[in-house]
Amino acid sequence: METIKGMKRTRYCGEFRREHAGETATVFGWVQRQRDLGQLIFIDLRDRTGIVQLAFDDNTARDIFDKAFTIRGEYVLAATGTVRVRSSINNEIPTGEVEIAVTELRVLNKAETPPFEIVENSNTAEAMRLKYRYLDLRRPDLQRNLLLRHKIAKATRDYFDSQGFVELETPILVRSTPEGARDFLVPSRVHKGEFYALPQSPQLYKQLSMVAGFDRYFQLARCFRDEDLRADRQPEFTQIDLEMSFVDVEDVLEIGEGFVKHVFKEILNVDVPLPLPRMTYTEAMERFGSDKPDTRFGMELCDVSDIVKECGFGVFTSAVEGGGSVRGIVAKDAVKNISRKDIDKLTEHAKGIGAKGLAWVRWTEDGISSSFGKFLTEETMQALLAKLGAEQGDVVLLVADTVSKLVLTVLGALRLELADKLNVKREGFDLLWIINFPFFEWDAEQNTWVAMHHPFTSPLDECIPYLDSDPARVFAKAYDLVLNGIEMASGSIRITDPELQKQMFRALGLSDEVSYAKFGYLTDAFKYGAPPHGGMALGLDRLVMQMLGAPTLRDVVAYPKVQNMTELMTQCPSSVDDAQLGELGLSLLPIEE
RNA sequence: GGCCCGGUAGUUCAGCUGGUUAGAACGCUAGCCUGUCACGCUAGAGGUCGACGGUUCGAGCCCGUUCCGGGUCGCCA
Repeated sequence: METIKGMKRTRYCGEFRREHAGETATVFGWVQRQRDLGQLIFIDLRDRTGIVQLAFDDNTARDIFDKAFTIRGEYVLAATGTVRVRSSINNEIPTGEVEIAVTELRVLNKAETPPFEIVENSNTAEAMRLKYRYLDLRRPDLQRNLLLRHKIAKATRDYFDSQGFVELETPILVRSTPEGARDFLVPSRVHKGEFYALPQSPQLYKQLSMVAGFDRYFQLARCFRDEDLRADRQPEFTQIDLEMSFVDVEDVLEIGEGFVKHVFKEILNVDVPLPLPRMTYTEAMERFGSDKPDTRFGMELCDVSDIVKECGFGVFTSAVEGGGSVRGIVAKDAVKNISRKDIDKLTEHAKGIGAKGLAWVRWTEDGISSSFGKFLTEETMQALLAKLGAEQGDVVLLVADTVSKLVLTVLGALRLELADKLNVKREGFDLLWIINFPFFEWDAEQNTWVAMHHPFTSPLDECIPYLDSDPARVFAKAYDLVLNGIEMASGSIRITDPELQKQMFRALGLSDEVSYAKFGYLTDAFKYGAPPHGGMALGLDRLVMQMLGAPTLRDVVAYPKVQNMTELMTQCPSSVDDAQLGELGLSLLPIEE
C-alpha cells in the first residue's frame, strides 16, 4: 500500500475532454476494470463523476507497467500522467476521446473481489445490495439519485430562504404523544422508568415557534414512526416541514405550489403551471374513490343507485335502502384484456379491501354477459349501461354496499388495479391540491368520531356551528398535495382560539383534564398571544422518488431499512448487554412465543 | 398479524414427469495476446440446491415446519 503524499488531484475522472490533451493530470479513484492486452494495459478508473482510461504501453516505465499488471477491480489508485488523444476513440463515454499515459501509479488500497459487480442497472437482489450498501452506492445510478436528492434539498433551502423562512432545528428527543402513529421510545438514564420519544413530526414545536414570533419556519426534519414499511414508507424519513403566521389556507397553498414550481424548474427544467388544480375531498372521493387521485386517466366512478334501487337484484336494492350506494367503473375496450378469470381475481382483490363482492358486465360482440343480468329487466340493464357510458367492447365493474365510503374506496382501488392491468398511459407530473377534508372520521370499532387529522386543525369557519350537533358536516382547513396519485404533502390551518380548542377536544371525547395533561404546554403557550398560523409538511423522500421515477424509496435513501425494520448492513436493531440495560433501569421480560 | 410472490456456484438464472457425476452466462484464478474500452482466445477453480423434518428404492423437484427477502391489507391521527 502506498500513500498519496505529494499528489494532488487536478481533475475528477469524468471531467477529461479533448481540450485537456497535453496537460499533466493526477487522478484518484476505484478500478472499474483492467484490460491486459499483453504489451498494452488499460485501466478504467472511476470516481463519482465518471470514468477515465489509464494507458500503459511500451513507453511506460517497466516497474509501472508491471504494477499495472497486478491491478484488480475496485483497487484504489492514484495516477499521474499526460493526457493524450486516444488512437481509437470511444464514443460511448464523455471522456472517450482521451486517456492518461501514466508516469506514476500508486496503489492506495487493494480490494477483495466484491460480491456483485459495480455496474449500472444491477440485477443483483436488493437484499445483497443492501448488505453491502457502500458498494451498491458506488454504482452510478444510486450516485446520481443521491446527488439529485442533495440538489433538491439545496433548492428547497434556497426557495424557503428566499421567501423569508427561517430554518430551526427542533429536538429529536421529545415527549411521547400516543396519538397517531406508534412512537419510537428512548429510555432515560437520569430519570429511570421514563422515556423520550423520537418525533413523528415537529408539529408542536413549529406551532410554538409561531407563538415565539419566528413568523415563517421551515426545516428538513427527520421524522420517526414505528409502523410497518411499504415501498414508499420508511420508519424514519425526511419531511420538508413549514409553518407560517398570519395566514389562511390560500397563503399556505401559494407558498406550497411556489415551492413545487421552483424545485421542478431547478431540478428537471419542468414548468409547473400555477395555480395548481384544486379538488375538494368530497369530489375526489366521488369521482376517483381516493383522497389522492391519479387524475392522469379517466375511468371515473359513476353512481347508478337511482337506476338500480328497485331493480330486483337484492344486493343492489338492499345497499341503496340501507343508506349506501351502487357505483361502477367502465374499462373501455377491455373485454379482450379482461377475462372472466381476471374478474375473479379482481373480485378477490375487492374482497380483500372489504367489499362483499363484485358485480360485472362484459359486453362482447356476442352480446352482454353479466353476473346479475338475470335479475334485471332488459330496460334496466340498458339504462344502467347508458348511465355508465358503456359500449360494446367494455367491461363494467360494480360495487354495492350500505356504506358508500366503502363502495368508493373499493372502486378507487379497482380503478388503479385496472389501469395497471390495461397498461393505461400515465406520464408527466400530475399535481393537485385536495382541500376541505372532513374533520371527523367515524370509527366503527370504537363507535365514536375521531379526528381525521391532529386535533389542532381548524374547522372551516362556516362549519363551526355543527361541531357538536352534526360532526359529519364539519370540514377542515386541511389540504393535501397529490402527485401522481401519491400523497406528497399534508397540512392545515391550526386552531388558535382556546375556546374552540377546548370544544375540539371535547368533541373528540377528551375531558379538559386529559387534554390539558397531554397538550397543556401548547394550550398554555396559546394563552400568551398566538398568531393565526398554519403550515404543511412535504415528504422529501417521496418527492425525490417521484422526480426520479424510482420504484421504491430505498433507491433515494442512502441507508434504508427493509420490511422487517432491520438494516441489513449494520444489522440493527441489536440486543444490548445487561450492564447497559441496568444503567437505564431496565430489564427484559422473557420474550413470549 | 392476514394474504400473495421469491430463495439452486461470488452474481444473474436454467434444471423436463422424482432417476447417472446439478448446468449456462458473467465474475474469479492462471497462461497467451500492441489499441482495448462488456477486449479476445485457452485452461481451471468454484455447490450443505436457505434450514430442519417427512414421503420414497431414490428428492433441487412432492409434503410439513421454519428462516430470509419483496409486494400488499391491517396500521401509518
